[in-house]
Amino acid sequence: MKIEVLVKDDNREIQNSIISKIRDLINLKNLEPGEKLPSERMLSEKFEVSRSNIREAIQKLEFYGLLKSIPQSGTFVANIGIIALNGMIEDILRLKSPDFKSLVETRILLELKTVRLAALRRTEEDLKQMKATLEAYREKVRNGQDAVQEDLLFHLAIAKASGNSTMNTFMLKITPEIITNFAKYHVCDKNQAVLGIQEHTDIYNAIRAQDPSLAKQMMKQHFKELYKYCYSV
Amino acid sequence: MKIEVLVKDDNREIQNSIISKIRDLINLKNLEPGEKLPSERMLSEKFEVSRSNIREAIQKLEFYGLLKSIPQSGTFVANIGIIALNGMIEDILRLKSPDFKSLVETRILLELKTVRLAALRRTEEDLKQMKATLEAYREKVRNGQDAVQEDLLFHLAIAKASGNSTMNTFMLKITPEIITNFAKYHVCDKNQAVLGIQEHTDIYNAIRAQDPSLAKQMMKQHFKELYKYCYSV
DNA sequence: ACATTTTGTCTGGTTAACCAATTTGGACAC
DNA sequence: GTGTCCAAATTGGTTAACCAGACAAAATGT
Repeated sequence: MKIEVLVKDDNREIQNSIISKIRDLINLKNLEPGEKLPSERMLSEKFEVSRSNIREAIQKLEFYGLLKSIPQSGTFVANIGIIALNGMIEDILRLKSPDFKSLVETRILLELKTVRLAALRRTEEDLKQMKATLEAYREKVRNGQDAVQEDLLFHLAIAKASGNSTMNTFMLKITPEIITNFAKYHVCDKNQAVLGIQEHTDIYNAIRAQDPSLAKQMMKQHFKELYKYCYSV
Repeated sequence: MKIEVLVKDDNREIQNSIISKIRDLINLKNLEPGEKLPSERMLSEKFEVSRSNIREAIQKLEFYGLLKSIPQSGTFVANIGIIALNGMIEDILRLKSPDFKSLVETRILLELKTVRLAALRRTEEDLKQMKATLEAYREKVRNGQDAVQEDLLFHLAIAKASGNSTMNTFMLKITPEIITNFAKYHVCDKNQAVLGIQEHTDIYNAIRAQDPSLAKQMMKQHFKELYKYCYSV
């Protein structure tokens, strides 16, 4: 356990120092947006680190949309201006890894929106998939089995039906961490599971009936316990 | 331009096929959560692709919390259960790249929340940073210069002050794409910039006064035009 | 029989060499 | 002077070989 953390932190430190150096380089050389960064080889030599490390750092900055790597051509600075670039890199360097509370808080926010959008935009195909996950959930609970996974898949189906790919991506990103933490802190119990069947069904029916505000209300009800838990920690 | 798209699609296709194969492998071998995946070398040999491709695919699944690579040990299946795993991989494979509308929609949702949280939780340090970005914005607009970057940095400062690292990460992720698209579609003009000074100041004051609902209201006002634009496309 | 050390075989991480595609710069024909 | 074309240099991507650390089983000493 200790080792894992150490290694991660090490990587993070190296990466962050490389990112800082890249930022300094851009500032020093006054690289305008769209201009080409020195080649990966050049950078690895200049910073005295391996090219893999350079690539990792570039990939991270590419993830946040600050750089753009094009094969057989070079790595380019995004077209967002030098000031925004500096500000964002600063933020990225200082970014903390998310805590449980922030995850739950964000999940609730996202889901109250996706359920509303799903009610407005769901297709017949979406309904079919949601119904399938709902049935799977019901079956598991009826047999007294743990149904956290099915619960989760139902919520992901809603995110998909919302038709908003950004929110869908975000939900996919935070869901496993939520699950893991739920299991760790024993948030769910049997009572909630049985109660969950009715709540899920209510949400599903509201989405099918294309009633966004009812859907949102049902989701809010569904989150009632979680909400209290989140704000009591 | 054409080449860039092609390359990206190629990579995506290879990656997705590898992810599918990994999923099949997990299902076929009935790998329980926490169990070890075959080594990267083994996988690259079995699937007849390079180890780099395997690593990329693993990194993607690691990003979504489905796998966990530990140095000098192996790659492990996350502890979320086989059903959730299959469902999530399915979703990841079918995930579309986000469109502009979904970005704006998500941004508005996030910011209406972060501004509220910022009003509740902001520290003096947060206020200082927000004031700095606000001044920079005001100065640029006063000189008739383009101030999109400063605008953005003010909003990022709010996200930071919200104290929610998950939302902060998400804001960082979507902001550059928003900016790029704004520039492309010429969403902002001079009038909005001048109007923006007052609106930003109002938001800042509400956060300083720790008035969450006023802060949210001011942000809503700030997004009025954007909102209309978003839902008219 | 037990505890300790050794040793052999994993792992993911790192590196350097190689590849195909692209860009570039100048030689050369007009 | 101008346009065209080809070879050389440069690019990010790919590969294969190597590394230090982790782990487990076997060997060894008590």
